[in-house]
Amino acid sequence: MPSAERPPSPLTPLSASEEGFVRALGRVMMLLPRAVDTDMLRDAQLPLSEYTALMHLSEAPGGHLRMNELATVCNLSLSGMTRVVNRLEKQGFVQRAKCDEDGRGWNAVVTDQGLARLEKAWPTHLASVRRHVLDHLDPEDLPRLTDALRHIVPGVGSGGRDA
Amino acid sequence: MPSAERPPSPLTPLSASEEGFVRALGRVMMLLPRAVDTDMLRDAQLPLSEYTALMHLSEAPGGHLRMNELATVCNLSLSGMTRVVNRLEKQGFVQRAKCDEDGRGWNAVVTDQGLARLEKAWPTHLASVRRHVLDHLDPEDLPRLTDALRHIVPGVGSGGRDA
DNA sequence: AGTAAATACTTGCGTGAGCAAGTAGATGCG
DNA sequence: CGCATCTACTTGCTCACGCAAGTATTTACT
Repeated sequence: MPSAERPPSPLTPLSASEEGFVRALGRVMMLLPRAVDTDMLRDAQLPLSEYTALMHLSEAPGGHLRMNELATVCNLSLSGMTRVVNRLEKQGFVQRAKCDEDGRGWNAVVTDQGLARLEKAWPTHLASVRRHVLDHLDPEDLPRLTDALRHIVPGVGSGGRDA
Repeated sequence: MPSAERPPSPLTPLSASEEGFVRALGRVMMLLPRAVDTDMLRDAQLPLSEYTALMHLSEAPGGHLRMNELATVCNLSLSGMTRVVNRLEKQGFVQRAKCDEDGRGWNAVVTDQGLARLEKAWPTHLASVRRHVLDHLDPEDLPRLTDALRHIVPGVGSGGRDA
């Protein structure tokens, strides 16, 4: 945490560069998610939310994750995750399996069908991300940018994500 | 535009640093807007969407902007903007005024009440943005970060924003 | 063992936003 | 001058999501 440099005065007006950054970030936050989702829908018939869930499940050991964990890695509320998994389940891309060591826990498990779906969809996602984002950035800058974004930690002591 | 360096092969898999960047950005995009909105609602009783509209109107010459322009600067669809302005109008913070030089155009105009409301709310917004974002970043990095974000241009030839 | 509290997940409900279709006014063309 | 087209905005519809409340199961305390 690179704070504690200046005295705690949270109400200093934004400098010009701060202002510029906040607006640029706001623009990306408002427009980029839907742009990628639109690409996914049009070219792969798979919403970004479902793609993301499948992707994380496919990367998890055994292809399964607790609802909780899945929600966290997808940056979704638990109830939102429930619905995404419902949709995926109806399509046969995941199954729910009771958690062995905790009777109230459930695992979402990718099916082979789900993996196949993912396989079919990833080029679209990749192309979208490249076209909207990475094509416009200098690879040299990425580590620094990533580091900066990782320091932005929303939800620390403010409102919060489901119950 | 720092592209045209490598041949047009949009399907190269993501490198590790690209992957990291995309995930970090995804996290911020998913979580930050609601975090700030929650702060605004809790501490200023004014949603971020309405705050943003008032802010842009207050900065515009004459305190008015065409629905069109307002939607653009707020990064909102035109129909979404219609509803935000409806809400603001009901509260007396803006008025609609017919556009002189174009009979089908409407201006959203901030009222004095609206300006007062903005005046009351900006400290909350400022604190939220500082707490969630700027406190965690090195001011030295801001120009570079802003520049990078500005190069990310969503919606170029993909789906798009209302009709 | 038995009850109270915490946890894991789902469901009910409300809200905000985009798309598509509708309306009203402007522009162009014959 | 009249009709077709285009533009600016609004409204109908749908949907995804978060929050709060509900259910089931585990943990903690006595």
